[in-house]
Amino acid sequence: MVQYGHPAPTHLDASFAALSDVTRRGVLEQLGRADASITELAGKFRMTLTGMKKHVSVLEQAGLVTTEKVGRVRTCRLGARRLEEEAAWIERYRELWAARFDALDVVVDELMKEKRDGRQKRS
Amino acid sequence: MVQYGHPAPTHLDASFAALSDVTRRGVLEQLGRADASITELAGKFRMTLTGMKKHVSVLEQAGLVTTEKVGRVRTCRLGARRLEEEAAWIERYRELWAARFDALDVVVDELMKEKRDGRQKRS
DNA sequence: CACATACTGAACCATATGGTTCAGTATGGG
DNA sequence: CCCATACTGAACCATATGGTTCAGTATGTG
Repeated sequence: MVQYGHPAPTHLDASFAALSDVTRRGVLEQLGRADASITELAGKFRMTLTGMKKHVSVLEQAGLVTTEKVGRVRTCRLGARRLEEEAAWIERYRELWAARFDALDVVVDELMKEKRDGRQKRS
Repeated sequence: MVQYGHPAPTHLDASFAALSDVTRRGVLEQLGRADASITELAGKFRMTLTGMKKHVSVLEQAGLVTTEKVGRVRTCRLGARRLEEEAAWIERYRELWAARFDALDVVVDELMKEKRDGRQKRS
């Protein structure tokens, strides 16, 4: 049986995991509007500083957010990653999906044609 | 401070989580080429039937795969969800991201203009 | 019937996740 | 100096994840 070897290293695991939490998606949207401190984000999403710090760390690890500490305040802003790989993966999948169902359509067409032509198995 | 209420219910959590595993992404790509049984998938990704069954269940929960058991064999195929919501979320984010950095460009332009015009604060 | 195949479910395991509290440290303001 | 603010890190907790083994059940096949 055909088996797969090691897949190429990618950021997809980390970024999709980062995106799988509604709070973190919210943080990204928020930072898309304005930079924010940990305190501000924690306030908006009703959680402790420590909790928010963890979310920000996850986003930072995934390259989606960068932070900079000036004085007491750590300012968070959108990071360098633009979800290009992620968008590309999803787009490729959507094409696969469409192709797969187009193939099904072909099968259906074949069946319809057979029916119309009156062809049948065994007499 | 402005706080957020309950976010609208969405499939994003489940589907992004499903996509965050390299094996599950592989399964989706595989099913894009041909339907497959649990045994076939387990063989290709070098894991136990039980392990693969769990992955397939996760994908099924997320609506990305549907399965049908005929006789002993459970056949897996791509599900109804085409990652439309997911693609849309990412696309919206990418626009936010671009807008955010365009805004930064404007700031930079302003600074450049001030410098060129010789304008300075205080004297 | 006997046996192999294909899956299923329970139990287990190590680690990760999403949150908290509590006890710091560092910084800014009066 | 004193106090409030802003963050940080460790510890803890419940639950989820990604895998396994083992013991079934159900289904094909000779």
